[in-house]
Amino acid sequence: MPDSLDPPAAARTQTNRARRSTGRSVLSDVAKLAGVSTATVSRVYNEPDKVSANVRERVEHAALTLNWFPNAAGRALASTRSHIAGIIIPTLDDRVFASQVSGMQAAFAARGITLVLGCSNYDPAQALTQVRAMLARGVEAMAVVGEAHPAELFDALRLYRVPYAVTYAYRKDSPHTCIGFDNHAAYAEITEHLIGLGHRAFAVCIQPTRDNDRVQARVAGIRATLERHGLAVRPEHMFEGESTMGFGRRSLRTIWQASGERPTAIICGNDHIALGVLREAEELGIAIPGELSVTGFDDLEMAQEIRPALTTMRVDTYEIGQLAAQYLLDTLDGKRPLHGHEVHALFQLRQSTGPAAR
Amino acid sequence: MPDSLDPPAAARTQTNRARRSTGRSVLSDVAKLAGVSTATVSRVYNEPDKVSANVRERVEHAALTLNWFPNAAGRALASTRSHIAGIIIPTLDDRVFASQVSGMQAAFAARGITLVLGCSNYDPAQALTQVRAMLARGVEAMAVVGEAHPAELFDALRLYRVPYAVTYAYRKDSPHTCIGFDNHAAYAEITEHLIGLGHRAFAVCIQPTRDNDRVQARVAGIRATLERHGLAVRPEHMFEGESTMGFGRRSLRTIWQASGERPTAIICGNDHIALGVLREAEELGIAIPGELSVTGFDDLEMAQEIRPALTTMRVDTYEIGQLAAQYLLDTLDGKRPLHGHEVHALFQLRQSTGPAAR
DNA sequence: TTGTAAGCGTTATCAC
DNA sequence: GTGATAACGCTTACAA
Repeated sequence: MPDSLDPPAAARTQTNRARRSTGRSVLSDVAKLAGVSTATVSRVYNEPDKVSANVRERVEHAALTLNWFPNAAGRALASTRSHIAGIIIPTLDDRVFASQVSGMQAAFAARGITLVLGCSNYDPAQALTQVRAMLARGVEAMAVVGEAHPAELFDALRLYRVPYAVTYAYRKDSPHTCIGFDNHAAYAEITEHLIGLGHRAFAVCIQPTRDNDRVQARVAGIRATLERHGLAVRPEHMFEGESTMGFGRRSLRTIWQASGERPTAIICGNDHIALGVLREAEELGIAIPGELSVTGFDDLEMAQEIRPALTTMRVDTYEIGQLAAQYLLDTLDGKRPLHGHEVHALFQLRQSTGPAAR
Repeated sequence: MPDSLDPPAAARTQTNRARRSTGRSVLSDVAKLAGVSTATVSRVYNEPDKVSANVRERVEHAALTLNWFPNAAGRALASTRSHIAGIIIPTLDDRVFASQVSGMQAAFAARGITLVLGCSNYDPAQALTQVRAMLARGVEAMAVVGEAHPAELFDALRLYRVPYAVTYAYRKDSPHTCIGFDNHAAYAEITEHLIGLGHRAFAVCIQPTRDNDRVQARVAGIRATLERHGLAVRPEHMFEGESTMGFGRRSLRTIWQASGERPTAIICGNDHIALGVLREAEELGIAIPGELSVTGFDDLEMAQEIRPALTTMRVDTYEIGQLAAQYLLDTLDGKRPLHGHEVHALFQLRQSTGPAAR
């Protein structure tokens, strides 16, 4: 008779136990085995010093015996803390982003936070989708590379009160917290260097500017600097393409085959492209830096090994990742950290740049 | 009086609402606004065709209005499905692993599964820690690079009935499902190639073998092949070091400075190292391949651009990632997919290898 | 096709 | 210091 009220519940419990066919145990199993309440078990893991040593020991032993550890979903639901953070990068194919992820992951892991990675493939729509998915996962903080994203992306982050940082790029008057370097200034520095060497005719081989504020800033940095000296890049010397040696090689060939005045310096969007230019120059018998100066960006190991060694700039992207994580952790801790953090790109003067040819 | 029973509950609800200070709405809010039950809202997102078009529309509209989307933790808890998969790689610094992650992520994302990444930094203990963390997160499937991991790692995976695959390495008689290529065979092929060219004295410059079954297999492949021809690498011609050009350069210098017979071929653990050897050879005035043959692995873009172009092998690691994801998805779907999948490393014959010098 | 209500595995409030 | 027990946001039998 007493049963008659229970059957459904009993059956259900049965079902659940059955569904979890494995030996997977739950917190209450541990509590039972240790002879304490569930609250106590929870305390052992969340506020250990509020539990007597004796009890703590029993619980830990029971947990070990049952091979139990807390279920993250249950935890997240009850505590309204997911212990998840997210990062959106364009692609893992570029090591500057990969190392940023490493840096963030290391810093977050040290605080028990899992980093979830999303790649946008340079597509704003994908970035938005990824952010939404992360919001659904209850990310507590987010980092996104660059600020060329749909307004909805940042709106969603604000609406859900998720602290975030824009990384890789730094702009003083950005509405976002930025942790990175000033792309505009970096390319201005490169350009000044070349102008200082007497160059007046420039070519630029750079990654696609579309949907990419970092690259846009670089181009703007070049343009503004040249303009200040009454100079400009001729449209036919402006090349946009993938980040490969192949693109660099093709661009230089095109430039050299064209009639008209040749540039005496080529500013490249990164080392891959610059390495391609250097390679093609060798093929075409162009003297570097005698006849042509070339600059890169990123400072790959090959940049200092190739002959002539490549003049380029170096940025510590692993550090950017760590700083971003630190900023976000501080924010979560309720500290009011500085608004953003500028990292500096360091100029590496090598042999691929020299005085302009006559 | 009636109140006297309720206050706690009422206060609690109050507290909870307060805690969620933002406009963050929950499923029941949507249900209320749409004038349906919570079950129906759930169905709209999980079994859409079991809901009439009219109702579905109302719910979707309500969700949009309230800016609601399902909370993953609640979902995971109720459905006992986390929609999370994990991958453990040694490091993101190596693009072969980074692209594997990309491939997996793309394949999983297409099925609504979030990929969580863990880096072991080539440390078995860290790999184990990461796997445990992922288990706590309720990963539904896992991929781990290589099989040189603590037994507890695979035990835990089995205990929790989480389907997994070992990636990057493939070994026919492995106890695990492998998706990758045969490192032993690949290096046997390289070695055969050189032997076929008449080489009899070899040097090897390779990554650390410790805790790394892939590298161990490569060395074993070289050794077994040489042995079959009655040959062996002299201990003083066996170098282990980081995966950099610098290591390649230093190794060659050491070899060339030593007294005693010089090798006529150097087998490198990857292209970075080989590129360093090539660079140092240039510096030392060693003719490649006249005086010395050099091989790499991975086929970086630079391998075909450098002069002489580097003989190496190419593996599609993005594909490995995709295949691994597919295998895991099939397993989750209850299909019984083939046991593992072998991908092939493709030999790229270029100019850095040639007939052995007299 | 839709609603009711129990339960997923934790944490957190309150009382003891 | 410890225990009861109600949430947390969702899914899913089962009933209607």
